[in-house]
Amino acid sequence: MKDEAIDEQEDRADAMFRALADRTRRDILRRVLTGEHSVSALAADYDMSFAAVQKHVAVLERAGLLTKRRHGREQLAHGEVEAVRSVASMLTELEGLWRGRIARIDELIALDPLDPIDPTPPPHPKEKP
Amino acid sequence: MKDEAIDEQEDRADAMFRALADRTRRDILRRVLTGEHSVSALAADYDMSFAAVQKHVAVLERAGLLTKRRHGREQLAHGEVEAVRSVASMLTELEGLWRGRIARIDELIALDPLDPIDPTPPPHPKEKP
DNA sequence: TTGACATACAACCGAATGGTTGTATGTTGT
DNA sequence: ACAACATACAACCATTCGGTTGTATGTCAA
Repeated sequence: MKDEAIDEQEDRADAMFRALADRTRRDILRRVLTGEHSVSALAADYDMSFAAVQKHVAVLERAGLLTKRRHGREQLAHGEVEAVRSVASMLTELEGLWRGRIARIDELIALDPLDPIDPTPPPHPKEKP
Repeated sequence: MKDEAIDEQEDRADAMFRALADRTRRDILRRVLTGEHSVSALAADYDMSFAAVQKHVAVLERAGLLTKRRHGREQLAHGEVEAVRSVASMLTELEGLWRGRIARIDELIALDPLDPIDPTPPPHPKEKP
């Protein structure tokens, strides 16, 4: 994979995690995942200005977690479940790395059955006291 | 559940998502999930000061995504896979809301069989191979 | 056409973030 | 005891963030 593509992927990840790192936005996302809501319908339930909520919606939209559809003078927002899944899969990947650590330890033990100690992988030189 | 408990939960979610919303921290988390690393070992691989990396590690630690263990003069950091899983489960919950939306639409149709619409696809016909 | 509504966006402000350098404290090896 | 190392933390700075108010544009209804 090309480096710029990796950067893009990381940019997307930044945007999505950042968008999720605010409870108002998580709440909005919950609501638009259960069904379409206009921006003002969403804004009605929060103790802040319409503009503030509109900006939150824009953040979610830029992160790809939500899209909008025009309906008359309203913009109906709905959650993008595929984007949510893609975030979830990043975390699954992290879990996979952890699982791989176990496998690596097993491998080490298998390769050198004489060494009975130290589950720590060897980035650091180990001293024998 | 008590309101303060909900707030605490949301505070934790804020901290975890925010901690994940930085590519350097995600990279550090990947590394400490595959095995223990001292803070300076981690810092060696990034083009920023040691103090900056140390702060990133502190952010991950405050979010509960990483814990440290003293070993001599070093602090060995390792990833907390349970915390990663808890974030993943929040996203799974969001997905569940979306799935519930379909059920709700079905229910409406059942109540009013005259309504001919619903372009919404069923849960997901095809998964990536 | 006009007025009310829905949305978008700019300008501004205080607080938080991500980086820097510098300093303090504990640990180790000689 | 001491020099070098590993870590922590404070102070500072530029930028971003989350909120505000105000203004502009588009759409509907009468």
